[in-house]
Amino acid sequence: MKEITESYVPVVVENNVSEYWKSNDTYSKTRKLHESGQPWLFVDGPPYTTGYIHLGTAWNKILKDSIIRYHSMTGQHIIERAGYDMHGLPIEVKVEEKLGFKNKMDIEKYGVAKFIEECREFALTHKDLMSDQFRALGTWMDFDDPYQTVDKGYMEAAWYTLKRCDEEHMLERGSRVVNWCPRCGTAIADAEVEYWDETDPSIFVKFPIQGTENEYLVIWTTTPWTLPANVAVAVGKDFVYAKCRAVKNGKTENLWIAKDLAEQILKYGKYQDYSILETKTGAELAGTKYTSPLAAVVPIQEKIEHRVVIADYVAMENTGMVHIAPGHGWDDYLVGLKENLPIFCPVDGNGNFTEDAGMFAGKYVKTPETNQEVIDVLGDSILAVRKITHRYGHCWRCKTPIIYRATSQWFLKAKDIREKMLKEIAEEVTWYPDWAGSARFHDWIEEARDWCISRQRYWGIPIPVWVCPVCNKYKVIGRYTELEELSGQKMTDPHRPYVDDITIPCECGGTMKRIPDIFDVWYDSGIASWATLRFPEKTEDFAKYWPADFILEGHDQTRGWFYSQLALSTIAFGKSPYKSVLMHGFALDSDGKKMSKSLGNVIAPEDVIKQFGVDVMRQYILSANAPWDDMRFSLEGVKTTHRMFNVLWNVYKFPLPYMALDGYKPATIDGVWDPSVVEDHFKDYCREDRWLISRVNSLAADVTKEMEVCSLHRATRPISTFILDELSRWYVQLVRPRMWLEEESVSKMQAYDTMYYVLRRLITIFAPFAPHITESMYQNLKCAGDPESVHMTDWFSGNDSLRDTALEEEMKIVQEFDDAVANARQNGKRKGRWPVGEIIVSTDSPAVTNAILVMNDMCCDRANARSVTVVSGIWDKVEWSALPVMKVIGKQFGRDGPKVKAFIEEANGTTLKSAILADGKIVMEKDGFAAELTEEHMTFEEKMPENVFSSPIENGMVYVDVTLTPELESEGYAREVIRRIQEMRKHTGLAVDAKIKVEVVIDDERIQPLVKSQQGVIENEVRAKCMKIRLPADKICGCDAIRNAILTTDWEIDDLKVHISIAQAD
RNA sequence: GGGCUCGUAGCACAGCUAGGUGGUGCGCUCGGCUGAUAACCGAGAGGUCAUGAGUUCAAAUCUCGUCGGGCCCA
Repeated sequence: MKEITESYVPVVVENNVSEYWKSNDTYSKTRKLHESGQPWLFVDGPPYTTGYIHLGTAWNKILKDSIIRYHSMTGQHIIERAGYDMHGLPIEVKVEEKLGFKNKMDIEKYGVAKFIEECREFALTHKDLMSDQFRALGTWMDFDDPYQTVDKGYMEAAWYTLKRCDEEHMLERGSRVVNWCPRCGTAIADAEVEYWDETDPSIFVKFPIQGTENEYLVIWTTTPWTLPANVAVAVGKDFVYAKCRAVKNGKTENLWIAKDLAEQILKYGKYQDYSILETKTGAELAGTKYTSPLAAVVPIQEKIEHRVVIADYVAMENTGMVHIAPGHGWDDYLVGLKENLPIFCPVDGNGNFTEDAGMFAGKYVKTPETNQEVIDVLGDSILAVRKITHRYGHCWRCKTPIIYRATSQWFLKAKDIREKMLKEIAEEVTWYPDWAGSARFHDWIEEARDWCISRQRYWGIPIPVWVCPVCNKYKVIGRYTELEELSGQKMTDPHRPYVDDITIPCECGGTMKRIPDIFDVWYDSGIASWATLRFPEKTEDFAKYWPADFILEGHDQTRGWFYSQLALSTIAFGKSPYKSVLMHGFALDSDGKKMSKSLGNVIAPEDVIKQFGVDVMRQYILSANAPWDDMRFSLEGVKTTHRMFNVLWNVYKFPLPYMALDGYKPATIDGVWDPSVVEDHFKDYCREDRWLISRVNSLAADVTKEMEVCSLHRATRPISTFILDELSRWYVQLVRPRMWLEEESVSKMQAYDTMYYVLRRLITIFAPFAPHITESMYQNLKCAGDPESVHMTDWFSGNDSLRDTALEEEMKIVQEFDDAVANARQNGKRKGRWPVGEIIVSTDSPAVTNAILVMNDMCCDRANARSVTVVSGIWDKVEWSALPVMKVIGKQFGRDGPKVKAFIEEANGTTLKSAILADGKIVMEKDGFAAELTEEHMTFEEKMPENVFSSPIENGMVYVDVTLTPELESEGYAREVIRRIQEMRKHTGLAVDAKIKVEVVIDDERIQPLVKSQQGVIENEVRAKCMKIRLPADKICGCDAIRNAILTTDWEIDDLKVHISIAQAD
């Protein structure tokens, strides 16, 4: 152990520690250390390789790292790898931007192979950037060999899994309406749709009813461009519709509109008058045939038999009649299936109308112009055109408004396994917090739809399905070797376009080609729990370790990774891939708003680290709130945490010079620290030592308990409290005089042993959260044979035999007493430096009495009092007033409670108190109500005599008599002088043990002799070889303190002028 | 619009399961301490417990509604 002179500079401490870890390969050694332990598989939720981490990502990794470090220290064999999600549209979009591409045609022209290589390059370099940032957080995960979704082996796991899905008959090819991004030219998942407000036309259109003159159904839509695909109109079965005879500019029309909505709609249409001719329910209206007003310009519309159908989702709003285009909406599609309507979608993958759309062919659908053109063509068929602002979906990567298209896609039949998934998460998975699983995830799964896993893009895992164009048979390939055998071709890279060239001969004589689709990226990460174990390439680890013991992600992953993993695992392996899940919140700014670049409220983790260090940020983030609540990040909070670290550093620094001076060595066996010496002699230690040892053992037990339930906030907060309140503010203050003892003493050695023991225990339980500062302290404190890193030491969960709860209670009382004295002194304007004569503690509590008595010396010391005395019951110098205890009164007297309350408040407190003390009760009577009251019905507050100041403790009252006597006064002044001389010593930079000469000139004839009477005490305290305390008129000192003064200062102690000179003694 | 969740002092959080005079830390103001010292400690001020209703003698706490934030869904 060596003395530490530097103050706490996080960057320096942390750089040294990471250098140490790096050069000693500490991370790998730590993992190896527990290889024979209980296996504990952790799967890292792979961040997407954007290249930059934000506060939320940092929080995520910090939680993971702390939990992993904890489990490692408890001796478990940690199996983990960092992971990265590296395929998908976001990267494609970035590369497209870089290359200036507008759509898929540009990619095809550029060459898919070249494009893929650009994507790969982007993913790999950004992955490395992120690994550096994660390492800077102190994260210990395998960043040298992370699992990567672009790896050949990883991709094979995706293939294998799909084959398993197919074997379970859960893979389906089908036509569905999907979210479609017309710019990216691909289906996108529900999860990839981002909603925000857009203004669209809101139009009301008249559809002529067949076989009538001048009679129309009035429908409403916000997407005029879907009208060329209209095939039906849906109505509510029980809604009442009215045939309105409406008049506008002398012309009349018969319009069908939901009865209750008609008036409003006709107002929109600027009709001057209307009357209702007849009404029909939706059920009666069903089957009505009509024609499309676009039939003339969209020829195919002529052939469609349009009719009214019933749908239960129709709402009583707008016209109560809904335009149905099964090719352009999920609900429409379902109605279409049910009613056997044609599924008609005249829009291609790039969002342009096809030839089927007649005069609109070739136009891009999602523009205001196209909408307007449809409206123009509709002409007189338009009843009204309005505007609406509503939430509209967009591609979350390129921000293009999405459209809905009926297309042929590949699906996993997730709906069919809902029950199984619900059972798994309820019975096989532990959730932190519980509602993450039982409520939130449960509700999501209950509504699970079939999962569309195909995407019409390039940078992703190619779907391993080969289809024969002749007989339409398909084959799912699970392994690369299988493909090579069946095709007779060598596969180099499983990515597009390389794999697309490989063909398989079909039984029918045709040639099977791979479908051009790739996987949804959610599928990529969904297989992480076995792909990270290199399954199926290697099977051993999978058999041994899977399913994962623990995963942890943000609450947005309910629909994301928690789900994609569960769905794939349930299909492929029939069970949940994880056994416990911690769901964490989002990092918000201090106003509770989402951090976003556009709001300019983003706090970058690296800025916080630069200023305060990563340990401080970790501890702040972990203790700020429960992991599962959203976090409002506050720099003030970080600063406060930084102060705590500074205090810890100071506490650690404090005993080292003394220990070094005395050559203190903790007890060891074979060079390994041996705490049993402390444990065995525990009973001989003095009270404060035993107390601190007990407290750190209690703390360890508490931290352990909270870690077991992932309550990291409840684990980290008590550590801060311990360091600040118990170790620094209490123990160090108490023990300081013992450390200063110059001679050999048992008491001093016990103080060293206690301090050493407590610091060792403390850094062990603090190590998972603040890995650097604890390592730095450990490196200095450890004994020769100890493990080479604090992270390789065993977790400490507290030793019950060292916990003395009675003593902890006693000390709590003394601390309370201490606070109360400080409070009372302040009320009495008597500074702590000035001794007081008498302190009285009045109490009925045997615990308080006992504590003050057994620790009377400590109480006197702390209070700077001549004596501290306990009186039982009330102190006779005090008067009282009574306060009602409503908790008891309410329960007992119910409605009469207020009368009892009033009686007590109005009575004379001192009379009440003595009556109760004498008889144990008092009988009250008020407003004709009588009752017997005892001490449980009231509490008492006191009124003070002269010169006495009081402050309450939990079970009593502390009275401080601040009356001065000449003796007390002289001691007070002496201490004032001592402290000023000490400050001068320090100011001049004198060595701690240097001798000095002093002259003190006191400009008060009454006080000068008071101080002089303490000359010996002062000389001793300030290490003065020679000292003169004089009045201004007296002769100056003969020892030259003035002429050779190194410092002379004029002080004012309250109103007293004091002139002090010091000189160095030879 | 629906599910889950959060709303307590200027700021960040406890308290809510089991109803009985609203707590802690930071900040602010005032004071103290002084060989841990570019630190540290104490006190004071500061709150219609988001809001409205209900249950109850009594609600921050239980129930229902409303408003606002977050995530997810439609």
